[in-house]
Amino acid sequence: MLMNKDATAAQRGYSVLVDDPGFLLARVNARQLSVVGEALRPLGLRPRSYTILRLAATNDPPMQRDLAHVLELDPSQVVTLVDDLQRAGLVERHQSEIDRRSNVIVATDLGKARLVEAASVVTEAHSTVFAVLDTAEKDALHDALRRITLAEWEEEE
Amino acid sequence: MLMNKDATAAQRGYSVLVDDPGFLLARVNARQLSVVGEALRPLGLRPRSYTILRLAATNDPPMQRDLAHVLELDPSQVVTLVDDLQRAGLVERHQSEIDRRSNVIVATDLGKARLVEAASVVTEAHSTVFAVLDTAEKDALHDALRRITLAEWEEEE
DNA sequence: TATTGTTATACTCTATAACTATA
DNA sequence: TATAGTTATAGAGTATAACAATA
Repeated sequence: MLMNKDATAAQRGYSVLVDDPGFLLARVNARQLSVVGEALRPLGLRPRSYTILRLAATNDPPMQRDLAHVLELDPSQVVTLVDDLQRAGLVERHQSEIDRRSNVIVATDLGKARLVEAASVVTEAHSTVFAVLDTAEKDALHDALRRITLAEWEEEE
Repeated sequence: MLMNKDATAAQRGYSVLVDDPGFLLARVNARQLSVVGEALRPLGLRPRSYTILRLAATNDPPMQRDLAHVLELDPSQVVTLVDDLQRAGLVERHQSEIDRRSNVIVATDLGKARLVEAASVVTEAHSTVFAVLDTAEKDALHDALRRITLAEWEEEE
């Protein structure tokens, strides 16, 4: 059907895009990155530094090599991200005891405190992005994404 | 080579990441972009040019301004994308009859033929990415992403 | 000889401002 | 005055190669 120029995106021919799961995935992810990034900015974090901080605050903190692997980044990019977190006093580089080439990235107390705030605003950002879904649908979406990712990780070996 | 001296990603502390829908969304999208991009490369297309070509092949072909809007790109970026498609003979710029400033982007016959091939390889790429989901789960995922996107589009007005 | 982290560099993508031709 | 398309440019992000220290 032909529409005037004020027709909405959904009403116009853009319906072909809505049939493309790849387009939708890219679109929703862009929105998520934007909303989460905006929420984290006042805390001096970005989506990636937030992820690194989360890992650094666990009982089994990662080495830089691990970060490059899970974030699918080049090791040289991890250097910059860890530099920024370290400069902000949120993480420290500890030389590994078993391999002196390796840095273990551990969160400081300040980093752990910051992480608590960050996790809160990120959760709120997610609920904004997924607001149109009910709880069961949110869980199903989360579960589907998790299984795709886990399957991919298992393939790597 | 990826040896087994370390536990797998899923077995280690990375489980905290798997609880983050934003991380998973970014991860799955990166994988999708990579697989789709690889599949489209032999056809001289990239994910974004493919989207533009799809819209250009509809009965209600878009103006560049529309492309910038749905792809959430700056108009200046659309110029380059349309330039490439036009140079490849897949689309043409037609001056709008109602506003001579505007270009309507329409697919050529070659473009429509290329689109048929492209749609095929993209569909196959998607089934690779979503392989771990059964049909009902794929549909549910697609539906959730569609509703999030449509809701966002409706908010814009 | 291979790997971890690092530096340097080039390339791509994105964001911004200014210009033109139309409206 | 405002808008569609274009151009130019600077910034962020990404990819690649080389290097030192260590294994």
